[in-house]
Amino acid sequence: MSARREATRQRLFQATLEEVSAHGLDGVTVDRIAERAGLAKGTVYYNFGGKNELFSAFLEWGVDRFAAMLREGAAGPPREALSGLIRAELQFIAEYEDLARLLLSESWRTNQAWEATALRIRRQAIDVFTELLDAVRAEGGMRPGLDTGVAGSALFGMALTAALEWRTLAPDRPLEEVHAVLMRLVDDILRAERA
Amino acid sequence: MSARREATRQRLFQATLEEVSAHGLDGVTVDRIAERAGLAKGTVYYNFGGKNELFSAFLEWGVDRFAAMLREGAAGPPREALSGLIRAELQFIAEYEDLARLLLSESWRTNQAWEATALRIRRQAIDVFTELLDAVRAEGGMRPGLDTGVAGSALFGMALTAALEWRTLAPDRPLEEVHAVLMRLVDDILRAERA
Amino acid sequence: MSARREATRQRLFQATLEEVSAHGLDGVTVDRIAERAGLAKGTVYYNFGGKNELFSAFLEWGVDRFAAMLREGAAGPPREALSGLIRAELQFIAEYEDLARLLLSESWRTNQAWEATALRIRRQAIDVFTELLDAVRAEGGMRPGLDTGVAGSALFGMALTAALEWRTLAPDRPLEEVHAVLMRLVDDILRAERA
Amino acid sequence: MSARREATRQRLFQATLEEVSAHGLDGVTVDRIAERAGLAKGTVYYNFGGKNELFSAFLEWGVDRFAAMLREGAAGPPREALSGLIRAELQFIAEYEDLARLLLSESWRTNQAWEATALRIRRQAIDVFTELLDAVRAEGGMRPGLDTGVAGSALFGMALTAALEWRTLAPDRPLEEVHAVLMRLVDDILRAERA
DNA sequence: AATGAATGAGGCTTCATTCAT
DNA sequence: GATGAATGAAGCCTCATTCAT
Repeated sequence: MSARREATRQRLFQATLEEVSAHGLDGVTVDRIAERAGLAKGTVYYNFGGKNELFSAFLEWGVDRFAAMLREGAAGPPREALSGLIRAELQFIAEYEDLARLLLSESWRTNQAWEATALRIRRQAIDVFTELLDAVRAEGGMRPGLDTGVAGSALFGMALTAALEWRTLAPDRPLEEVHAVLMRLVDDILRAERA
Repeated sequence: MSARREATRQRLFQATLEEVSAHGLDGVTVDRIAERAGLAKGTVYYNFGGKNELFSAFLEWGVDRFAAMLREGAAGPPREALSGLIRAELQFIAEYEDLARLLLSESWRTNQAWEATALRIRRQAIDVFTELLDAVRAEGGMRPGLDTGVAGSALFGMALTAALEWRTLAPDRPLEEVHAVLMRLVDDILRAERA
Repeated sequence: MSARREATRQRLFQATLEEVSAHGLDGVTVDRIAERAGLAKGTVYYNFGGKNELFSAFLEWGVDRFAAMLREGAAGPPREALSGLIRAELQFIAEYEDLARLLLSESWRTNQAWEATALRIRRQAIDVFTELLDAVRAEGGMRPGLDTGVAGSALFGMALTAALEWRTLAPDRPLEEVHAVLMRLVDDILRAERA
Repeated sequence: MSARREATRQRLFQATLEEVSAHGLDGVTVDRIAERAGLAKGTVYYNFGGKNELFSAFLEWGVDRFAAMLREGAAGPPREALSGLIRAELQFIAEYEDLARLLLSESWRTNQAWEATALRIRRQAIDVFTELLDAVRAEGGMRPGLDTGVAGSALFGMALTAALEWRTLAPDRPLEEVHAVLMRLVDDILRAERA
């Protein structure tokens, strides 16, 4: 992969992101992406082979950003890590709202073309929650028998849905307020489990 | 509205559901819907005026099914109502998986055309959770200061995400197992709040 | 099939013929055909489903013209029928030179898409020769052992190749002169076989 | 012309032949030819200047093979030469069926681009027949007045069409059987002319 | 109330060609 | 001599919509 080619791919990813944000998923056309990237339409086909392949690669690119942000947030001992993780999830959704909506919307659709990518989105995100819950259990802070797989997806979805509601209904509200509500619920759970 | 016309509309809704399930959202064309319904394409336009209008009406039709199922499940005193509500959410997703994916996927997209419907989906579902939490608070089972709006969407998303993961990764697992995990978390919260 | 639809198909066939004649096979585009027919591009797709299907149907339409002309010419007792048949072949090639070149060129290409049609072209034409040779044999005018299948295709190809050379190199030469040369060869064969 | 360059050209001819055989004329793209030849696409342009030029040179290359095979077969006194010539024609078509179909199909199309080449194909082949018929006449074995130009193209087309039918319908049949049928017709003509 | 033939804007894709390296 | 990334004109095809019947 030549450096020139790699630069071209990055420009196309960025242009795709901007198009999705500006015109929504339905407004994404190869024509517009190429134009925004300042490239010829054929270049998309030369580099990715087709619209689906471009989109699939773009989603992976987006997932990697998402996953990197989550991993960065989830540092420290379990309880702090959970707090940081949820804050990172809220931050990502606030900063990259369009990308987030796209990733999450696609991750639940039934779509053969991007199935692998969709699965990857969920795994990247949910597994971090599950692993933290396992760490809590390993520390002895949890009654036996909890299915941390289900609980991990539950906590992920909890923050996700609250975040999207926040962006839709009260985007001016400070992130920390939403974070506080979610952490109160999480702390409730941790406390009850420890008891 | 004549009975004949109403019957035609029902056939189109059913055909739309089947098309969405069979070919995904991208595979939904007026042609295919009409063919599956055994009607001419013009009939769709005669009855709905356009594809967006058909789709919007169809989504409402789906939301009403969803909302009816949730309301039916959320009966009894708050804790039992929460349990029933979550079970109903799991049941709906299990029984009408394709419709559920569609509703939820659309409800988070940014799409001018069906915005009102999307909002309605969330309100129908999330408000039931919020109202139940308010009822718990009114009974004195909750420490002060919880934003039940955020918490309601959190609980809704918790069950939702766990349900979709369940259908995707382990569809043969009994519903009650997933329900038990979720209720353990909910009970943890209720207990910690009461304490 | 409504009368309107049938009329549309005829217009498209005629336009295709004119396009092939005017711009060659490579100049045939759906756009141009539709424009020449005075129809919208989509109409081609509504009526035929695609370019290949249109072309395949068009070739059949052309073959039917060719076959009708050959059958009409091949009347009377065997020797006169052979003469009439060869004259008809020359006439068709002279009158519909572009269509003839197309039919014959395509009939020998290896092309999956129109294979059935290509076979049909050859059968329609060659079988008439073979049947006439069989009739000669039945009349006792032939020594035993001739494979009339091979001989039929040989006579067909004899007239065909001579005709195309005629059109290419000496289009002003009267048809009857070419016909006379070919009939001299055919008569040579018939005489030698009778002897 | 350096040896390296000549080797490159040969590889491109061979790759073109393989592509035509494998994917048909419509499947021939510069991309695929270059890939099959193990060369970069730009190399085609460096060596030939364009696709048409490559193709034209390729056809000449093919014609030369065809002509060499025919000339080699047409040896000896006229009647034996005719027999050898027809056998050589059958052999070429049997051995290089795809190339033969391509050459013949193209030779009858109306195509400005390769017109010179197409003409050359026919001349190379048909003239050998015409010259042999002239030789027969010179030996006194022919009644006066036969147009050996038309008759030559007739004999060429006779063998050609029979050969392609043979390859299509009964490829397992021995070449000599087809050759025998054709020679019976040719001998019929020679005998009748001598008589 | 329903039909279905026709439409045409809009999208995706192919591929011969160019050119800087 | 050869390369391969980039180009963009040109084609094919889809599909929501219209309208005469």
